[in-house]
Amino acid sequence: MAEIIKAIKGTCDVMPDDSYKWQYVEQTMLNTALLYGYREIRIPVFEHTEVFSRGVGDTTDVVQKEMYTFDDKGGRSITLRPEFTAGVVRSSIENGLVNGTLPVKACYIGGCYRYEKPQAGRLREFHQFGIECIGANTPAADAEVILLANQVLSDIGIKNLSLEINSIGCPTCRAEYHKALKAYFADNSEELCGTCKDRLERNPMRILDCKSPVCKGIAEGAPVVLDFLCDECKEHHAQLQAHLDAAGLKYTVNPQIVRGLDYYTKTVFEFVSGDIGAQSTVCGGGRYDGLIAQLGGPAVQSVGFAMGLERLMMVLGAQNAEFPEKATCDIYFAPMGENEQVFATKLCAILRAEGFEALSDINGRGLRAQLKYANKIGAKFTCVLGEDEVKCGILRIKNMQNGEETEVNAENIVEDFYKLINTLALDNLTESMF
RNA sequence: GUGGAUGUAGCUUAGUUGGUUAAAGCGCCAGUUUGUGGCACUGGAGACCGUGGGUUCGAGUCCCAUCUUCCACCCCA
Repeated sequence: MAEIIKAIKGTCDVMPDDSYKWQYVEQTMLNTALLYGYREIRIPVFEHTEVFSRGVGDTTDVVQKEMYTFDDKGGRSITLRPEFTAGVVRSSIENGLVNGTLPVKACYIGGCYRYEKPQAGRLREFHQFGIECIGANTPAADAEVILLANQVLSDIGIKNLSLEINSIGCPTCRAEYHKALKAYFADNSEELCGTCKDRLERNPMRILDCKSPVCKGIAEGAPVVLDFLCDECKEHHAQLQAHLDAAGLKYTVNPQIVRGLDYYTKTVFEFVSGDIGAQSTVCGGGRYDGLIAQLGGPAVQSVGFAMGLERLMMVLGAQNAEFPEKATCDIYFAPMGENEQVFATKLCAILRAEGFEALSDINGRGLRAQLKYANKIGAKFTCVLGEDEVKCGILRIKNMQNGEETEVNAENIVEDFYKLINTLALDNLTESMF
């Protein structure tokens, strides 16, 4: 296959036969978010590079080695968004939302870009659905956000996820914790694996999560974040759990959850699936109390989450989840000649105005081939148009499921076609009852 | 960025120890007496064998490089 007709590495196409699944998932997400007061925000795909380097954090992998950054023709440093939160916050500050009625509740769907090595559940262009609750600092806000994530996931039909929560504290108590961790691991630093030696300086909490048996063993006796939380963070964490318990949502506290973005504070959480390989986090989020001020806004606190759509589609696929039926052609007109083709165009126009998917031949095929085509695209009804039909205006509409034909006056096509379609709906209904 | 696997029509694959014009099934297109689809039959189109080098009289087959895809590490959604 020629190079030029290959999609860029780490990107993929959603074909017309599959897009209905994406549309269903996305629509469900937006609808569920609305129940919690979240309305869609649409922001640019690219921002000034600084939005991310200051927002997401200079020291993170995402910013250091994964961003698509380039200078535009005006000499500005531009970056394709690697995530949404920083951009949504920027937009909320710029448009004055953070100075208006709080909380700002916004949700989004769109592509994100990270220059990573592709593997199962990881692409260079991937899509996220997420929400931001800006200007609410209570544990109740965290709980509402987590409950919303949970409902979205269950509404789209995902099963068997586990929810894990943790608190990584505020900057003050986290600094204490880092100090204690470094001190602990420094004693064993020689035995740690290569990557963990790196992590010791950059992000010691990551060592807790290492897969190497040696590091795991050492990590077992390491200090735990939760013991280092200040009173306020401790109380926040406890209250969040009280809310989740009250709502009957199951979770486990996993002190090893660490988010790789700098802006997180206090609550962090993940929904994890066991069905899709190594990249198993399907939704990740948490509180980011310092980000708005960090980007030049007022000192308001926020929570949010993001979900990876490709990963969710993988889980749905692995679980053989059901989707609503794909829409197919309502009626296909098979004209036998040029005159009839014009008549078909007219009939199609009339029915399309009523919202029906009405098609006719645009390839100049013979009758037999046309009906084969109608069959292949799953047309519910067909109607052959010859000289007689055009002359007398009496159409014979054929039900493609049972072969029955019904005579319909072209004058009454709209009214009569509604009736025909309804009989089909009734048939399916009675079928599904038995 | 590191490691392992992979690559032959749109899809799934066959292709002997290197040897004529690269094969099949599915799919696609057309037809089986110009008024009826699914089944069947007949015919057709479609492959620079991932790409570039090398070895050889001769490479889809062997060697090297490179790219893609897949999987894992890292990191994250």
